Formats: sequence, C-alpha cells, structure tokens
Amino acid sequence: MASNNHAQIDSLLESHGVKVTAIRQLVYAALARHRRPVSLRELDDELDTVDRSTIFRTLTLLHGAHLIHALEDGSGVALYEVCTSSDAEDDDDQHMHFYCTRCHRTYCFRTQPIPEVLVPEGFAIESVNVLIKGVCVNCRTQG
Amino acid sequence: MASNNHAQIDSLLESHGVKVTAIRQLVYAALARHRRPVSLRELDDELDTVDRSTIFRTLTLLHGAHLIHALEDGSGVALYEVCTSSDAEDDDDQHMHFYCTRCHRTYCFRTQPIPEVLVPEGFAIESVNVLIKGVCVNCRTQG
DNA sequence: GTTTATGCAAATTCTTTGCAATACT
DNA sequence: AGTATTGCAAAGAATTTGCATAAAC
Repeated sequence: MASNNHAQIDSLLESHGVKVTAIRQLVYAALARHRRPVSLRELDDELDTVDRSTIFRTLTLLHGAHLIHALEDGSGVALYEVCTSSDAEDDDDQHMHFYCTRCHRTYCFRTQPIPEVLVPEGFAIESVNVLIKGVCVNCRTQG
Repeated sequence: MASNNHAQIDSLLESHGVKVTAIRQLVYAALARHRRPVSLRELDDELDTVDRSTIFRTLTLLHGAHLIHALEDGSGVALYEVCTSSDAEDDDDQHMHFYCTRCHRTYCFRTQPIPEVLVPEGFAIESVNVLIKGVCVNCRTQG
C-alpha cells in the first residue's frame, strides 16, 4: 500500500516544478487517498478548511504539471486522479474507467491496459481515455 | 451519401417508439447532416426557430430511444451524434473520437474499430467510448 | 377533452475569474 | 518590498426544470 507521506509528496511536487504549500500537500494527499477519480465537489466537501476555488486552481496546477489526470465520466463533471507512473510525462499509467449508470460511481479498471490506437497521419496523440458505461456488480446484484 | 430524407427519418423514429413531430425531424436531420458530434449550443444556433430547451428534451428523448449517442470531449460540454447502425440497441457503431486540444474540434475516427474490453465478473457493459486527445493535423501544420 | 409537445423563464449546478488580503522569500 | 498564494464573492456557461400555452389525437 503506497500511501504517500508528506516527504514523498513534497519531493514529487518539487520534481515537477510545483512549489510546495500546505494546501497543495492536502489536495494531493486527498487525491492519492482515493483510488478512484474524484470531483472538485468531493474534494471540497472533504477539505472543508480549503476554499473551493483554491482547490480548483491547485488541481489546474497539478494537472498542468502532469501530476494528476483529468477525465469525465459522462455525467458532466470533471474528475481528477493522481498519476501513478513515476514519470507522468508519458501517460503510460492510463487505465480504463467504468461509469455505473445506476449508482453514478466511477471505477478504475487497472487489470487491462489501454489498447494501442491508430490515428491518421499527422495527428499527435497526447492521451487516450477509455470510458465504459454500464451497470456495476453491486447494482446488478442489489437491483 | 446517405443523407436521410424525411420519410426515412420518420420510419426510423417510429421504429424506435418515438412519435414523429416536426421538431424531432428537424433535430434528427440536423444531427444526421453533421458527420461529427455536435453540442446543444451548435444545434440551437442552427435551428433558430426551435427553443433550446425543446432541443434538449428532444436530444434526451432520442438518446433514450438509442437513436443518438451522447459523449463528452473533455471540454465539459455534451456532444450528440446519430447512431449509424441500423439496430442501435447494440452499440456496434461506436467509433473513436479525437479531440484537438488546440482548436477544440472533435473528429470521428471510423477507420479503426473500438477494441474489445474486458471487465470484471458481474459488470454489464452498455457502451464503450474512446477519446483520444492531442493535436490535429491542421493545427500541427499551421502552428 | 385529454394527453403530449413546445416555448419561455428561471433555477440549479459546475466552472472560472477579479480582487483584496495574506503568506512567503 | 515584492512575488506568489489563498479566500471571498461573483461572473459565466451549461444543464435542467416549472409552468402556461399550443398542438395533436
């Protein structure tokens, strides 16, 4: 279980050119605690000492520094998730996401790698997102 | 070029249990004209005789009837696109989308099929969306 | 005449920014 | 002092809903 401590987080931020502040530690740690994509609202509910706009700006900063990923699950809200690869420049820690249309929860499927995709000549790929929608196992057994 | 005429659209809607109205014909025809995902705003700009909330409700209806797909391109707005398979229940007309982070245009890549994905036991797949982000050929050559 | 569809207006939600105050170096 | 960060408030943008009118059956 690789729950980052603050020293680890500090060096991670610094190595990506992000100056360390208490709030940035908090936001990153909160993102790392979750093992799934979380929304700005969730983070704000969780970090009630920190203003939402500050969290938003922190997320934008971390995203620009390739420390976190941003994605959407089809519900219209942006979700954020820590990058797990050591060097996040190459987005090789991408994995699939599953959005349950019944309970509106988003799962990470890390068991299967994102397949290689081919694009026409001249197009440059920066990232690949795979979003599966359906009904999760909990909703199927309970529903 | 399979530009649906109104008779074709009518039977398509009816076969999916959607009652035909003039506005539904207009909305579906507009979606079919575009060969790419379009936003509610674009449709509203285009169909200036129709109210935006009516278009929204029509899109919701068509989506529920599996006549159109809904997707996001990472910009935060919902995009809609006609289903191309005859029987849209099985989403076998899914294709990849490419979002240019520079010009914010979304392309459809129909050349390569969506790869099969594996999900854990008990999860039911309804649809698979693949969103590639990067820089398109126009922006790369012009920029 | 009853049900359905539509337009208008406004509520809601989420994202983003301006600006003053605070903290840091 | 000067720069960067944060909080507060509010602007913007998109989605969604309530309700009255109009159309369809």
